[in-house]
Amino acid sequence: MKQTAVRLKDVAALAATSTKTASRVINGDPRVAEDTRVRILAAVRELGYRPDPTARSLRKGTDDTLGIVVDSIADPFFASMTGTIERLAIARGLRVMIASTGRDPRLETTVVDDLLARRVAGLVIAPTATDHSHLAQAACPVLFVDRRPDGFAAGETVLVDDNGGARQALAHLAAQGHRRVGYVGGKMDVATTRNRLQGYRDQVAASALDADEALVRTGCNTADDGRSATVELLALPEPPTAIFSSNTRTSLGVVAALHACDRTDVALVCFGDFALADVLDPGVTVVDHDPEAIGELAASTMFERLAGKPAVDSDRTLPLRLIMRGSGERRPPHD
Amino acid sequence: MKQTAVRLKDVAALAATSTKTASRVINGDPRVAEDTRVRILAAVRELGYRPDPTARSLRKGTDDTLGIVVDSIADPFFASMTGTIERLAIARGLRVMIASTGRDPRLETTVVDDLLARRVAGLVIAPTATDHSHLAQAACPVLFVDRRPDGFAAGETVLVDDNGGARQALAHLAAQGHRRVGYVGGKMDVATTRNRLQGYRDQVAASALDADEALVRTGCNTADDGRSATVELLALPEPPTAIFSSNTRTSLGVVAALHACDRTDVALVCFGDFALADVLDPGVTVVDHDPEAIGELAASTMFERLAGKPAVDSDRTLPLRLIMRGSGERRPPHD
DNA sequence: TCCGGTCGTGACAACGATTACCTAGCCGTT
DNA sequence: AACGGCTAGGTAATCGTTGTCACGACCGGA
Repeated sequence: MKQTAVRLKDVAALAATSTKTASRVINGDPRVAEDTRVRILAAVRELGYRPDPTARSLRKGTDDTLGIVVDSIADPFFASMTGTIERLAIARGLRVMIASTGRDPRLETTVVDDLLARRVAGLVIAPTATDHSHLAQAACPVLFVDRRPDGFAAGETVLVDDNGGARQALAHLAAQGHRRVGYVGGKMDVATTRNRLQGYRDQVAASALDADEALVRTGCNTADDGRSATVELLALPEPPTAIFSSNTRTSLGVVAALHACDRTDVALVCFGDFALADVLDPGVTVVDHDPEAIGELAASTMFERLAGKPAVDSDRTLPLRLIMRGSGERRPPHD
Repeated sequence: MKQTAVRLKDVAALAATSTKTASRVINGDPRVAEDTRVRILAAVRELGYRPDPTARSLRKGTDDTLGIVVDSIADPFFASMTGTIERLAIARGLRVMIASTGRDPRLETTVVDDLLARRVAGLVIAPTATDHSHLAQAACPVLFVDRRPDGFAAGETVLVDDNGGARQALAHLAAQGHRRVGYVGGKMDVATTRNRLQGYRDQVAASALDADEALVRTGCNTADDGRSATVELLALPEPPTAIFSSNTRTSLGVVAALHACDRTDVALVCFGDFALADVLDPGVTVVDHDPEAIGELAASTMFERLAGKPAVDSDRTLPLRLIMRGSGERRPPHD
């Protein structure tokens, strides 16, 4: 009935020794006589013993599992990043538990507390909650990705240069001669969104573009939201001649709307690359923040922490690069 | 230091009662006097007590966590399906642990055993391993999705009609007048691939199309593989006038290749819908197997099992429908 | 009044592993 | 010869929670 009816004491009994000695062998304690060790290992193999991770975790207070918390597993960016971290973790013999918060900040605390209660070895979090002070007491290394946590200055963070990326996109559009650039982005309670919007505004000011709040659409959580926002922007009395989309979810909607309305003359730069962006006509110009590279950096950073290396204070920021494919190089009509 | 220094006995002490009674309140046992319950709940709130899932799991032998095992988190199909299951599970107060096998059949056994050792309440598996007999002894409900498991006839399965979907796609292409249809698909050690290829062959025979093995390309794991396979197909002495792509990963490659080679005159039907398929020119005709619908069916089936309802013997198969968007309605040149 | 039956409660063991602490033997030294 | 130090191994406590069982109080019926 049970998957593992074999317990340590069964192994010990078969090897004619005590559970303690068997435990020593399992955990690689050198203070065991060679023949005893051999007997116990033979018993382990014969019975197919596998230690119970729950009991071990309860007693030791640690676990060999890495916890990952992201907004949504279905988001292509997080799916790719998470997949990369998991692959690397498994290669190092770590287990991985992935949990998503459905972009609900309240759920984040619940999910994170649950993982901590399970004594994960380390925690990788894409933070959405507004307060992360409770993590200051976490018994394991915590690494933030994609966004800097609020209310928790000490956290080591792997992030992308949201502000700079947005500025880069806007500067590019300004260089093509655009004066009115629409912004389509996510909810303002997410730091990523705020930083990208700030970058947009910074560059709008720097390039002396039209600073019209009617051009700014935030709060778009889904592709459908992005679609609606785009349609609204195009219907303005003074519509934008270019659009900056702040994340992949909205990008999919903006692209769909521009094609559906047959308005691919409107220039477009998206934050984050996505599948088929290069296949569309015109190809979609993106500011690329490679999710796999972020995953790799996050994983290697976490492994350093787990190995006991102390955290560095500074953020680890990944470089962004503009990939020009055509949509961002469209010029405004009156040009 | 510890996240939860608060234990049940602290709560009990504050409420001036025993741990057992406190435990009763936590677990909703009705046999507790009202004022005692109130005192304990007050203590729980005051101390911020949260039960230790590890200890609870060890003692009870069960956990309120649902385990999900899929090939790859980064695969859009699994990402979407998994996200749906997780969302529904969380809504029911279940935790979710997601693990992926990186499409490595050997890893599947390891990952599954680990989840079982953690006493998950239920297990949803997209099987890749060749032998699932060890799951017959699992102490929790096991539900397979997307593929029927090998060597484990008893498993309840939520799947899509792979064979029928492929036949539907081929019949559609045949109806447009195509005689030579290329096949681009994944590795043959995955049942899904085998079934879809069989459906392709069945319909090739039924519609009296060219049964040329040179038209069949399997073993494509990535979009890049799909791209290469497509280029090879187009370079054949007698190239296909239409292509059937067997999964989303390959589809992304096939689409990219057709656009890159400027060969969108070649008809295309893909198994599985994907983002932007409707935005491309031509829109990509797909046999849709809605990953969210599969996730919903899997979740509701699993919830029934968890509630104690016995499993039904038969598979639960989701209907597929052809979504015509243009690429599948291209006619062969000599038509 | 006596008795069986609930109700509320608590003491204690148990889940399966690890760890603190202790014992017994063996060696070499003084 | 006695002692300290080392090695191999065992006993029992422990992690935090829940199941078993027993107990006293109270209630209604005979």
